[in-house]
Amino acid sequence: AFEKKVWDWKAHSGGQIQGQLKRLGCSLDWPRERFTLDEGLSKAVHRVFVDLYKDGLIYQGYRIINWCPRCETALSDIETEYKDLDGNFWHIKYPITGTNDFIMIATTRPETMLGDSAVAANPDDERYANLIGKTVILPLMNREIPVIADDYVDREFGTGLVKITPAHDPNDFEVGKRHNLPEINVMDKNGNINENGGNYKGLDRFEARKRVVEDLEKAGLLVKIEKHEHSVGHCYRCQTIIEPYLSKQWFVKIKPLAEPAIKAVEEGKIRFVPQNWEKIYYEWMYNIKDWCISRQLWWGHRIPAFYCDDCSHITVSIDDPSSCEKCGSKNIRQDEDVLDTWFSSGLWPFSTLGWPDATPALKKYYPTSVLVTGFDIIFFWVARMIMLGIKFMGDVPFRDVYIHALVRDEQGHKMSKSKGNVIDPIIMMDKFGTDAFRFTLAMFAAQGRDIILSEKRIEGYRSFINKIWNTTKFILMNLGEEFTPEKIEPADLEPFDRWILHRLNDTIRGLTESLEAYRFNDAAYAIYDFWWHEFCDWYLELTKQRMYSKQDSLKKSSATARQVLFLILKKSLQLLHPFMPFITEEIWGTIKGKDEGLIIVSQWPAPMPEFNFPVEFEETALFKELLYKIRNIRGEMNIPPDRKANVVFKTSNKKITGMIQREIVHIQALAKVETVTVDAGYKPDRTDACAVIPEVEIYMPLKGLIDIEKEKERLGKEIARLTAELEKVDRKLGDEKFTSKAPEQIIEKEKGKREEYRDLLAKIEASLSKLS
RNA sequence: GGGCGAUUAGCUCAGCUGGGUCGAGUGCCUGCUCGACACGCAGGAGGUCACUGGUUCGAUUCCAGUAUCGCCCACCA
Repeated sequence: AFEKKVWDWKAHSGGQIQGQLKRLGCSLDWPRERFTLDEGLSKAVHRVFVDLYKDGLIYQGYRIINWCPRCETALSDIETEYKDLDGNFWHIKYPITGTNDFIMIATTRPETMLGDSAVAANPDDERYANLIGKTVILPLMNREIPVIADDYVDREFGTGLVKITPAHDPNDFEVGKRHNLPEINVMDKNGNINENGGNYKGLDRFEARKRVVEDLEKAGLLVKIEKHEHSVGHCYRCQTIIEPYLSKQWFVKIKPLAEPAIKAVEEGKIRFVPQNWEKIYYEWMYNIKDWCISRQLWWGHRIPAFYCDDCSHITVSIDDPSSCEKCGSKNIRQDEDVLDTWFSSGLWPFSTLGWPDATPALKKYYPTSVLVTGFDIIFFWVARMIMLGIKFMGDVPFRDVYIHALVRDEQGHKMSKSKGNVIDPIIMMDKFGTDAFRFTLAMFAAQGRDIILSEKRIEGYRSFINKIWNTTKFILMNLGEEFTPEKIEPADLEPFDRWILHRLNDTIRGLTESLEAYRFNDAAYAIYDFWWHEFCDWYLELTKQRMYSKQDSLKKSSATARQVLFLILKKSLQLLHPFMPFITEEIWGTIKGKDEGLIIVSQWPAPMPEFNFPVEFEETALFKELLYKIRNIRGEMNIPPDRKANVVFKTSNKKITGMIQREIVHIQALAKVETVTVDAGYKPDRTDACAVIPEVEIYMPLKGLIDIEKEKERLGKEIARLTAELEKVDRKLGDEKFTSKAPEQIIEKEKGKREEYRDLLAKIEASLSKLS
């Protein structure tokens, strides 16, 4: 595998593999030449480095890095794992020069005292005010070091005095810079004490710690040892305690790049979805620090900087130089370090399109439309792409940044390889199927919320696949051998055909809008609900009477139903395809026409203007309401299915009457009733079960079958509900503040509700009183 | 220490810019071998929308505070 071309993208793993090999005892002298990088990308990377260097945006400087002495590599902040450890807090006496007095400092890393170059106190701390400017003798090393004053010191913590070791602590490094203190590095890159550590030279850092403590004790300078829990950085690869280590690195001056990148988001050239990530982006960009781009790894893009051994000049160029550009000497060597992987990854939006060449692809696709990514990478990658894109292309690299959810474990923790709390998608897919798993993720993908996966829900959506399969089976079964899809004439459509086509249009519209707004859970739910609870629960059932009928007069209507079923199936499969690619492609393969290709490349459904039927949509809502009421009576009254009941609708509304009479067959079938009558002057019997909706009273004569107590209970429940609602409305309308301040239409709406509730309540109460 | 987010049915979660009886899936109860599907059908129970204030005619929705949980960042001599 090592022989193979190493992609830039794999550079992340470089450090991991390096650490792994080291632990296995492999030689670290792996020939870099064995790894090759994509030439085009290398060219782009060098070009960017050189341009930034010439603009004065790349410089060399020192900083304290987190160093793993075992992997011999620097660790970035995310590669460092902090753990709370029980450590010691050693209190040590430093003699004050020329006196017999001491000051006391406390440290958790006594071995670093070998590199101390000062002791610091807070300038406002009276206890030590008289010491400032004096010197103390650094024990063991017998070096004289100054006592300085610096705000960084916390008076409350420890003894209020801090030893300053600029080469081994980032804060001390800053203090050292402020006070021009020498930076004394006392360790080598393996964590052993070097020649600056006097007698301790050659000792491992922890061995040295032991010896230092012993020697201090012998000298009577160790005052006490306290237990002290503190957080210690560990290498995420090998779990070795990291060592803050002074080193020379290349940096990118970031402010000039960050400013236009902030502006691009402020001006809306780039949009974060969900929007709240913008804030986090700003937060980071405003506080951004210069970017250290040197990495002590083996592979990746080597820094194109060459040091001249003769004149010390640094030659930076796109193509490897053979001599120093200043003195012409051939004694030059390239910087050993490689570039941070994000340096090259940040070029992705344009380097992949052929930049720096002006390729047609670059012209066509830059800027890109959308970047989909996790929030944990906004800073590392997204921000860098924006900065470098603007700098080198003069325009943003993408318009929308969709930040997707993270799947977390049951405790809500982020999954990670090292923690081992990973939910393996392969196992989930084996268990429930890939489509069910994918669909569930979509259903969970509400914006701005992470996902705690629930297997029960995957299981639930797996049932949906079964439903899809059976829907298809039913439709294919009923289409017959000789079926050919035809253009549907709106004039041939029956009311329920119109209703379902209208609903299909709604679904196409809503789902498409949801996708465009990155509301994936809404989109997935739209097709789920349409398919199962409208198409299957209602439309399919409503076609059976027509299709199973032997009557010649229904032949045409039956043929229309088949056309509609087929159309809905096809369009629904397309709508579902992004969420369930496999089953939809499979079914598509069996139903598609000869000239049609795969579903994945088919045209996304668009609303069909000839199929908008608001009238039938309203009618069907009423139809469903009537059926709910009848079924409710049957269910609540425990009327056995073999007991065919009758139903009487009492209404004087002509439209409703017409609708009911037209749909008698369907009411009979779906509500399992024998006779259906509409009678505006119906006088209900005492033993009729009753339900009401606006403008219609529904009666089921039950004769000996009625359980009076049960019916009383049922009506009582309905009365309680309506009474509560009516009270709420009455209270609102009785409130002068509401009637004077609320908008007219809201008041009208409430008044309408009041009338309706009063009417329904009166009718039910009448029925109830008849029972008593 | 700083910042962000969450708290809605037994469980896992929706609920967009304030105004319907707050909805899914699962679980629970009742009844169904009715010619696609029991991974199903029909009906039902179950919510003081964490708590306390505020804004408003009106708050699950907006604001502030409290509590609990989670995430990110920083610090820990």
